[in-house]
Amino acid sequence: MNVVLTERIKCNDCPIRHRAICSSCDETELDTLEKVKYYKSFTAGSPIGYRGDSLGFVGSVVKGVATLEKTMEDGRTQTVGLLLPSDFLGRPGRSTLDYDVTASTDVTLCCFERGPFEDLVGSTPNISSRLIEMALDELDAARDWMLLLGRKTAEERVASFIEMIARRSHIENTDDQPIKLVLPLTRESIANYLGLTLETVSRQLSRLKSKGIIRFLDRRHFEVLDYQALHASSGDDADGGMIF
Amino acid sequence: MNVVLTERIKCNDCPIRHRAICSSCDETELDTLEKVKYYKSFTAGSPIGYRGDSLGFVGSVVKGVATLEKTMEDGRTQTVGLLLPSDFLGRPGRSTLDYDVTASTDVTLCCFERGPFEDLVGSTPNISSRLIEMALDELDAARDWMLLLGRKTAEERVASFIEMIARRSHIENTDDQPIKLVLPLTRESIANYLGLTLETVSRQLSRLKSKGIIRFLDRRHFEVLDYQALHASSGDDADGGMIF
DNA sequence: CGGAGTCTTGAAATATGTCAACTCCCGTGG
DNA sequence: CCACGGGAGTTGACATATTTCAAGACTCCG
Repeated sequence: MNVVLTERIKCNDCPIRHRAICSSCDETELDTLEKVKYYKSFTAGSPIGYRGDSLGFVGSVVKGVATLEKTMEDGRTQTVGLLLPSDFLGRPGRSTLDYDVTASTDVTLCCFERGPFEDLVGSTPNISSRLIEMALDELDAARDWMLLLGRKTAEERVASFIEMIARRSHIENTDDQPIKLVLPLTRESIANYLGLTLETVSRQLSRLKSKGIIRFLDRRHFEVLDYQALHASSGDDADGGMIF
Repeated sequence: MNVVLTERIKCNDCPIRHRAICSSCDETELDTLEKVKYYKSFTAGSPIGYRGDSLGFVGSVVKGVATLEKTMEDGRTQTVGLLLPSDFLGRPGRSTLDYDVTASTDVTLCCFERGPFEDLVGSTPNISSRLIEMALDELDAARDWMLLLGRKTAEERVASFIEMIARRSHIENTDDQPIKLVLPLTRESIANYLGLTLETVSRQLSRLKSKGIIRFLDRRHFEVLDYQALHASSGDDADGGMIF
């Protein structure tokens, strides 16, 4: 019931065409992918796979947000990855998951069967090199997150998270109007991502609000009123992660 | 003065031949690598490169231990990676470092010039696939560390660290004798790796000692007396990471 | 309109950090 | 060879950020 097979989009019309695993492919290679790809959709909150499961496919997030999380025996859980549109799910060469994968919002994946995909990686340098690049980018992101988890204060963590959401929302800020942004996770999920409790996340969001840095439209929608102050609160270098 | 060029070892005699980036190479490919490789050595404590530096080479750790660390403006630092023998340093496709790299012990690297190496990656599937595999392994390790940094207690962190050192020391434990192990980092470096202070690390090591789980021979050398209790203290699943 | 999930806010508890004193080593130079 | 000095590590007392526990408010949806 959670999994729905969606109708096809042509690769050339695909919103993630230029950022995903296929971004370096030429027309011929795209045709090959087009023939073997298929879509899967998951409703918000439903599991995509559990730790230890063998996942028969790999694929790209086309729409929505999924989390990768590790849970300890006593229930403590840590989110170890956030998959946003264009991010890749699955590890060539190993089919068993090392973490739980959950759809945080409604999610659509563009999937490939594992076997054929691994063959393609072997025979298509434009795919294998993009795969290396994406894996190394994820590694960089994971390392930035290690700094956050190991050394940042609660306020810095929450500010960093908001800043990342704003950055990855890929919005043109042509005029000076603040833009309506979406928080794709519950407070609890944010807490699991930031290594905090949900109460602390809530308090720090209130703090950013009372400082006039962000404004909430409702619980899931907000605007950034002061990007500079937000960045200053994140603990990152003065210039390091500027968005505009 | 810190950098020393060492005499050559033949690839077939190389201690990391079967675990490093070259592990899937055949004899012909190895010959190619043999021709372009060269060694660099660094003395304990010396920098291999700083964040923002452009590193002209990539390479494997042959001997010793190096750390990758990120430092914030106010001095808080987090170690985001530990390079042990066979681990790979450098990212094809980008030459600037995103973290400081430091030799924790005396280190010997087996290096390749960046340009030629990138060509090799493009033309040698046995290297590019091994590179993908190693990048994904590192990503897995980084994600395990995220769980540690985000959710584990000080005791669990220190126990996990000791367990990792024991596991990666690659020692055959044929009889039941405890084995002499080396702590390749100072208390401060361990603290930076674990997201703790050096005082907390010291206290937790004393705690493991007083529980009879480990025993110190001197400050840098120790034995694990009770692997099961060590694992139980690490917070990982009952079976998850057993060593023997 | 009710109920359940989600979120906010407050008060108290606690794990870890901070500050400080002291010890232990190890290498150096007299 | 010994004394010295300094870095590294240990341990204690106190401070504090974040968690834990608890109560209540908001919102969406039946």
